[in-house]
Amino acid sequence: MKSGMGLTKSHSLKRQSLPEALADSLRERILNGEFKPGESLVQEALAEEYECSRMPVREAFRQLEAAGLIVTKVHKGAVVAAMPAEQAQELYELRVNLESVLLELAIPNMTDVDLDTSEQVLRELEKAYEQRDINRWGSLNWEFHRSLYVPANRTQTLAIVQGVNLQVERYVRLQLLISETFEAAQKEHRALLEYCRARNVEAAVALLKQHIRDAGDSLVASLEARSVDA
Amino acid sequence: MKSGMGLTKSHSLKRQSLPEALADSLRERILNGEFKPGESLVQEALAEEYECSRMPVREAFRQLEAAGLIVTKVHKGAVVAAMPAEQAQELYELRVNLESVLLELAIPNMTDVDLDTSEQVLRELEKAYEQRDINRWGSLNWEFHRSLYVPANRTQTLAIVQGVNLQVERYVRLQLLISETFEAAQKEHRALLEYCRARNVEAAVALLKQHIRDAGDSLVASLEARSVDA
DNA sequence: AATCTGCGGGCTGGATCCAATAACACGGCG
DNA sequence: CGCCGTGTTATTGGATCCAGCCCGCAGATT
Repeated sequence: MKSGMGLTKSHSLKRQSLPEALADSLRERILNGEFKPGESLVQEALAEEYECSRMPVREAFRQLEAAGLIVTKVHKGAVVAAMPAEQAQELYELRVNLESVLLELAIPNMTDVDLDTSEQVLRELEKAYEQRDINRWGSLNWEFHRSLYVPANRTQTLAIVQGVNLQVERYVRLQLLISETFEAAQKEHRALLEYCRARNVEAAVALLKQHIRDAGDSLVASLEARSVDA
Repeated sequence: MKSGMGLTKSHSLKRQSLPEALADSLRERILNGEFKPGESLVQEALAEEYECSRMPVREAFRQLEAAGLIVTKVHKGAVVAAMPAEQAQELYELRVNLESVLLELAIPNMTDVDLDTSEQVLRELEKAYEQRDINRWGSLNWEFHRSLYVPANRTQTLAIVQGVNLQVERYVRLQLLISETFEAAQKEHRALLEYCRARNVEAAVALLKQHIRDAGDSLVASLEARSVDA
């Protein structure tokens, strides 16, 4: 079970280098909660697990560090980054700001194809919701948001927003199970897409802001609660 | 002249790892224009120049790639990233958005010490301006802006803004020599600091927005002109 | 009994070595 | 004369090897 986890060398189109593939896999495992905040990642162990040398692991670490998912100290190795409530708050404010702009710019540019793509993702998202498949829901959630922003044609901004989303996503996943915002968010997604179809920028952006703020508030509350009993 | 460039092993407090130091040095050289867009960076050559093996260079590349300063392709190496005018435009709009928010949050939090620090940097900046020391002016320019945003206590946002600034800075430097916006920007810096001292958020933010927009427009125009005759 | 110290294991950081790939040039062929 | 195929070379990607640093443990000294 442990060897080759998630790398699926079989259908590898070799579209990406090994360090990138490793980074993807490790990122997913961090988001899944398999590696918890504070836990240290040992190069040797991971190298053996993925059946490669330590070098690709090291390069993958650099990537994850740049994304803020791990922190490394010289001669002390890498640990999964923790996220204080304060930081989560800031990241959610960033999301409100940046994603509002993206959506506002995107809506006038949306083609029917774009809308259909979003619809497709939303269907998958609803399916994952019904099946309570948290991990799949988490990644599709971002995929849905992303699909709405792509028509804005703001690749740099989108990349930054993606980074922010990935950074907070693992906490979102942990918290989804016990949160009623989960259900609300699910409904809001559908409404959001409808506003986009209607080209109602005002309503769509307002809903998006509320959507992100609710998620942020809920997450911050959860983080603060956790930090108290810890 | 070429060996050990900028690493200054002498006073090294070893506060940072070798790859980080390399990344810093390479970043500076890219910003200086020593490595031009499209130019390819060869691991072996740099390794020899810095008198180390290729491995630290490789790790430094990962960092620079994450910052968007270079792009790497598998088995094809690293080249300095180009920046189409369109991309510059987007990054400047990002700056306007994010830096406005930062300044607005920062001003109410500024202490006298903060203001003195900014004043100090501004003095250095003015000195660099008089001496027409472009590289120093470039790095101090960001340092000044940064000093104004620090009191906002938004470390994540600040890190992102720093990344954006570094990405556009090398074009700014190239263009400063021939641009009259250079002089205007210099004066605006002083005015900006005075507005901050007066706690005049409205005026400060408005000026900052104009300041960044002017710089952006000027840069975009210059990039478009360049792309035409190329 | 507690703390300081010296030693050893485990891990990271860096160097070197080998394999794989892509650009390039030369030569053969149409 | 031009185009395509092949071989060579330069350069990257990955593996292995070696040195150096943390940290924990044990023993000694106060």
